[in-house]
Amino acid sequence: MKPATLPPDLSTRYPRSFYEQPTDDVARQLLGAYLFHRTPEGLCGGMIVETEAYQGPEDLGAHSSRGRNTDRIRAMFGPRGHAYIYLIYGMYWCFNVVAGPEGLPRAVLIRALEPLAGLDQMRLRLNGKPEAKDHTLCQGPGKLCKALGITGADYGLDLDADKLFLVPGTCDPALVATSPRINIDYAGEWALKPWRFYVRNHASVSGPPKMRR
DNA sequence: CGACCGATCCTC
DNA sequence: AGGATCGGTCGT
Repeated sequence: MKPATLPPDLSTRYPRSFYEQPTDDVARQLLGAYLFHRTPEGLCGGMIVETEAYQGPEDLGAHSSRGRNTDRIRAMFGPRGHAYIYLIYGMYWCFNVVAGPEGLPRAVLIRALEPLAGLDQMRLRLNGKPEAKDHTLCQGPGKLCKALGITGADYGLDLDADKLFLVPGTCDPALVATSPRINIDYAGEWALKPWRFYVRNHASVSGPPKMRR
Protein backbone atom coordinates (compact mmCIF):
# COMPACT_ATOMS: atom_id res chain seq x y z
CA MET A 1 0.00 0.00 0.00
CA LYS A 2 1.22 3.50 -0.67
CA PRO A 3 2.67 5.61 2.17
CA ALA A 4 0.23 7.64 4.25
CA THR A 5 0.38 11.44 4.22
CA LEU A 6 -0.45 14.06 6.80
CA PRO A 7 -4.15 14.99 7.05
CA PRO A 8 -5.00 18.26 5.24
CA ASP A 9 -6.21 20.02 8.40
CA LEU A 10 -4.69 19.23 11.80
CA SER A 11 -7.43 21.19 13.55
CA THR A 12 -10.31 18.84 12.72
CA ARG A 13 -11.65 16.60 15.53
CA TYR A 14 -14.18 13.84 16.12
CA PRO A 15 -17.50 14.79 17.73
CA ARG A 16 -18.10 13.37 21.20
CA SER A 17 -20.72 11.03 19.69
CA PHE A 18 -17.95 9.21 17.80
CA TYR A 19 -16.38 8.01 21.05
CA GLU A 20 -19.72 6.95 22.54
CA GLN A 21 -20.23 4.19 19.97
CA PRO A 22 -19.57 0.57 21.04
CA THR A 23 -15.88 0.26 21.97
CA ASP A 24 -15.02 -2.32 19.31
CA ASP A 25 -16.62 -0.10 16.64
CA VAL A 26 -14.48 2.81 17.78
CA ALA A 27 -11.37 0.59 17.73
CA ARG A 28 -12.12 -0.42 14.13
CA GLN A 29 -12.89 3.13 13.00
CA LEU A 30 -9.72 4.55 14.57
CA LEU A 31 -7.70 2.71 11.91
CA GLY A 32 -6.66 5.41 9.46
CA ALA A 33 -7.15 8.20 12.00
CA TYR A 34 -4.17 10.25 13.20
CA LEU A 35 -2.56 10.68 16.62
CA PHE A 36 -0.29 13.63 17.41
CA HIS A 37 1.61 14.90 20.45
CA ARG A 38 2.64 18.55 20.51
CA THR A 39 5.59 19.25 22.86
CA PRO A 40 8.39 21.85 23.15
CA GLU A 41 10.49 19.46 21.06
CA GLY A 42 8.01 19.72 18.19
CA LEU A 43 5.05 17.89 16.71
CA CYS A 44 5.22 14.09 16.51
CA GLY A 45 2.58 11.71 15.25
CA GLY A 46 1.28 9.36 12.62
CA MET A 47 -1.58 7.28 11.24
CA ILE A 48 -3.13 4.62 13.46
CA VAL A 49 -2.71 1.12 12.00
CA GLU A 50 -3.37 -1.18 15.01
CA THR A 51 -5.82 -1.00 17.94
CA GLU A 52 -7.41 -3.19 20.61
CA ALA A 53 -10.77 -2.79 22.38
CA TYR A 54 -10.96 -3.34 26.17
CA GLN A 55 -14.46 -3.70 27.51
CA GLY A 56 -14.70 -3.68 31.27
CA PRO A 57 -16.06 -4.55 33.70
CA GLU A 58 -16.98 -8.02 32.42
CA ASP A 59 -13.96 -8.31 30.08
CA LEU A 60 -11.31 -10.16 32.12
CA GLY A 61 -8.59 -8.83 29.83
CA ALA A 62 -9.32 -5.23 30.84
CA HIS A 63 -7.75 -3.36 33.76
CA SER A 64 -11.30 -2.40 34.70
CA SER A 65 -12.46 -6.03 35.05
CA ARG A 66 -14.07 -7.41 38.20
CA GLY A 67 -15.63 -4.07 39.07
CA ARG A 68 -12.27 -2.51 39.70
CA ASN A 69 -12.27 1.30 39.98
CA THR A 70 -8.99 2.65 41.37
CA ASP A 71 -6.94 5.82 40.97
CA ARG A 72 -4.90 4.22 38.20
CA ILE A 73 -7.86 3.42 35.96
CA ARG A 74 -10.22 6.21 36.91
CA ALA A 75 -9.91 7.77 33.45
CA MET A 76 -11.68 4.72 31.96
CA PHE A 77 -14.80 5.78 33.86
CA GLY A 78 -14.44 9.40 32.82
CA PRO A 79 -15.50 11.32 29.73
CA ARG A 80 -15.20 9.59 26.36
CA GLY A 81 -12.49 10.82 24.04
CA HIS A 82 -9.96 11.42 26.84
CA ALA A 83 -6.63 9.65 27.41
CA TYR A 84 -6.19 6.59 29.65
CA ILE A 85 -2.44 6.02 30.11
CA TYR A 86 -0.68 3.41 32.23
CA LEU A 87 2.85 2.17 32.95
CA ILE A 88 3.54 -1.47 32.08
CA TYR A 89 6.43 -3.64 33.30
CA GLY A 90 7.75 -0.66 35.22
CA MET A 91 9.14 0.75 31.98
CA TYR A 92 6.74 1.46 29.16
CA TRP A 93 3.78 3.82 28.94
CA CYS A 94 0.74 2.70 26.96
CA PHE A 95 -1.87 5.06 25.47
CA ASN A 96 -5.62 4.42 25.26
CA VAL A 97 -8.65 6.34 24.00
CA VAL A 98 -11.55 6.19 26.45
CA ALA A 99 -14.48 4.98 24.33
CA GLY A 100 -17.87 3.31 24.56
CA PRO A 101 -21.18 4.05 26.27
CA GLU A 102 -20.95 6.83 28.87
CA GLY A 103 -20.07 5.64 32.35
CA LEU A 104 -18.71 2.20 31.43
CA PRO A 105 -14.95 1.67 32.03
CA ARG A 106 -13.89 0.94 28.47
CA ALA A 107 -11.01 2.03 26.24
CA VAL A 108 -9.14 1.42 22.98
CA LEU A 109 -5.42 0.65 23.22
CA ILE A 110 -3.46 2.27 20.38
CA ARG A 111 -0.84 -0.33 19.43
CA ALA A 112 0.93 1.07 16.35
CA LEU A 113 1.25 4.08 14.04
CA GLU A 114 2.72 4.72 10.64
CA PRO A 115 4.96 7.67 11.62
CA LEU A 116 4.33 10.88 9.65
CA ALA A 117 5.67 13.83 11.67
CA GLY A 118 8.72 14.37 13.87
CA LEU A 119 10.61 11.24 12.86
CA ASP A 120 13.98 12.71 13.84
CA GLN A 121 12.65 13.56 17.30
CA MET A 122 11.23 10.05 17.60
CA ARG A 123 14.67 8.59 16.94
CA LEU A 124 16.15 10.80 19.65
CA ARG A 125 13.54 9.67 22.17
CA LEU A 126 14.07 6.02 21.26
CA ASN A 127 17.70 6.29 22.47
CA GLY A 128 20.02 6.39 19.51
CA LYS A 129 19.60 3.91 16.70
CA PRO A 130 19.48 6.66 14.05
CA GLU A 131 19.49 3.88 11.46
CA ALA A 132 16.17 2.46 12.68
CA LYS A 133 13.74 2.04 9.79
CA ASP A 134 10.77 4.41 9.73
CA HIS A 135 8.15 1.68 10.05
CA THR A 136 9.66 0.46 13.35
CA LEU A 137 9.50 3.82 15.17
CA CYS A 138 5.90 3.49 16.41
CA GLN A 139 5.57 -0.31 16.10
CA GLY A 140 4.03 -1.41 19.41
CA PRO A 141 2.14 0.36 22.23
CA GLY A 142 5.23 0.99 24.37
CA LYS A 143 7.38 2.17 21.49
CA LEU A 144 4.85 4.64 20.11
CA CYS A 145 4.49 6.32 23.52
CA LYS A 146 8.26 6.55 23.89
CA ALA A 147 8.62 7.89 20.33
CA LEU A 148 5.89 10.53 20.82
CA GLY A 149 6.95 11.42 24.37
CA ILE A 150 3.61 10.32 25.85
CA THR A 151 3.83 9.71 29.63
CA GLY A 152 1.71 9.73 32.75
CA ALA A 153 1.87 13.53 32.58
CA ASP A 154 -0.68 13.26 29.75
CA TYR A 155 -3.09 11.17 31.86
CA GLY A 156 -6.74 12.12 31.32
CA LEU A 157 -6.11 14.75 28.64
CA ASP A 158 -9.00 15.67 26.34
CA LEU A 159 -8.06 14.39 22.88
CA ASP A 160 -10.15 17.16 21.28
CA ALA A 161 -7.65 19.72 22.61
CA ASP A 162 -4.30 20.58 20.99
CA LYS A 163 -1.54 18.91 23.05
CA LEU A 164 -2.32 15.22 22.62
CA PHE A 165 -4.99 14.90 19.95
CA LEU A 166 -6.72 12.77 17.36
CA VAL A 167 -7.55 13.88 13.80
CA PRO A 168 -10.25 11.98 11.89
CA GLY A 169 -9.19 9.63 9.13
CA THR A 170 -10.45 6.47 7.46
CA CYS A 171 -9.19 3.12 6.24
CA ASP A 172 -10.43 1.02 3.32
CA PRO A 173 -12.62 -1.65 5.01
CA ALA A 174 -11.12 -4.26 2.67
CA LEU A 175 -7.75 -3.72 4.38
CA VAL A 176 -9.02 -4.17 7.95
CA ALA A 177 -8.21 -7.46 9.70
CA THR A 178 -9.09 -8.70 13.20
CA SER A 179 -7.49 -11.15 15.63
CA PRO A 180 -7.48 -12.00 19.33
CA ARG A 181 -5.76 -9.40 21.51
CA ILE A 182 -2.06 -9.77 22.29
CA ASN A 183 -0.61 -10.89 25.65
CA ILE A 184 -3.77 -11.43 27.66
CA ASP A 185 -3.65 -15.23 27.90
CA TYR A 186 -4.74 -14.96 31.53
CA ALA A 187 -8.17 -13.70 30.45
CA GLY A 188 -9.64 -17.13 29.60
CA GLU A 189 -12.45 -17.00 27.04
CA TRP A 190 -12.08 -13.22 26.84
CA ALA A 191 -8.61 -13.69 25.35
CA LEU A 192 -10.31 -15.25 22.30
CA LYS A 193 -12.50 -12.26 21.41
CA PRO A 194 -11.53 -10.76 18.01
CA TRP A 195 -10.99 -7.31 19.43
CA ARG A 196 -7.63 -6.52 17.88
CA PHE A 197 -7.92 -4.49 14.66
CA TYR A 198 -5.10 -3.80 12.24
CA VAL A 199 -4.33 -2.78 8.66
CA ARG A 200 -3.57 -5.99 6.80
CA ASN A 201 0.08 -6.42 5.78
CA HIS A 202 1.02 -2.92 6.95
CA ALA A 203 4.73 -2.69 7.80
CA SER A 204 4.11 -0.70 11.02
CA VAL A 205 1.80 -3.26 12.65
CA SER A 206 3.33 -4.98 15.71
CA GLY A 207 3.44 -8.63 16.74
CA PRO A 208 4.83 -11.77 15.08
CA PRO A 209 4.60 -12.00 11.25
CA LYS A 210 1.50 -14.21 11.31
CA MET A 211 -0.29 -11.57 13.40
CA ARG A 212 0.40 -8.91 10.76
CA ARG A 213 -1.19 -10.57 7.73
C1' DC B 1 3.29 -3.82 54.84
C1' DG B 2 5.12 -7.33 51.79
C1' DA B 3 4.60 -10.18 47.70
C1' DC B 4 3.35 -10.73 43.25
C1' DC B 5 3.00 -9.48 38.45
C1' DG B 6 1.92 -7.14 34.09
C1' DA B 7 -2.66 -4.61 27.54
C1' DT B 8 6.20 -4.64 26.55
C1' DC B 9 10.54 -4.58 24.42
C1' DC B 10 15.25 -5.84 23.64
C1' DT B 11 19.04 -8.93 23.61
C1' DC B 12 20.92 -13.32 23.67
C1' DA C 1 13.97 -17.85 25.99
C1' DG C 2 14.78 -14.62 29.59
C1' DG C 3 15.76 -10.18 31.92
C1' DA C 4 14.75 -5.27 32.85
C1' DT C 5 12.18 -2.61 36.39
C1' DC C 6 8.49 -0.59 39.47
C1' DG C 7 3.76 1.03 40.60
C1' DG C 8 -0.70 -1.03 41.22
C1' DT C 9 -3.21 -4.33 43.46
C1' DC C 10 -4.43 -7.48 46.82
C1' DG C 11 -3.87 -10.52 50.73
C1' DT C 12 -2.38 -10.72 55.48
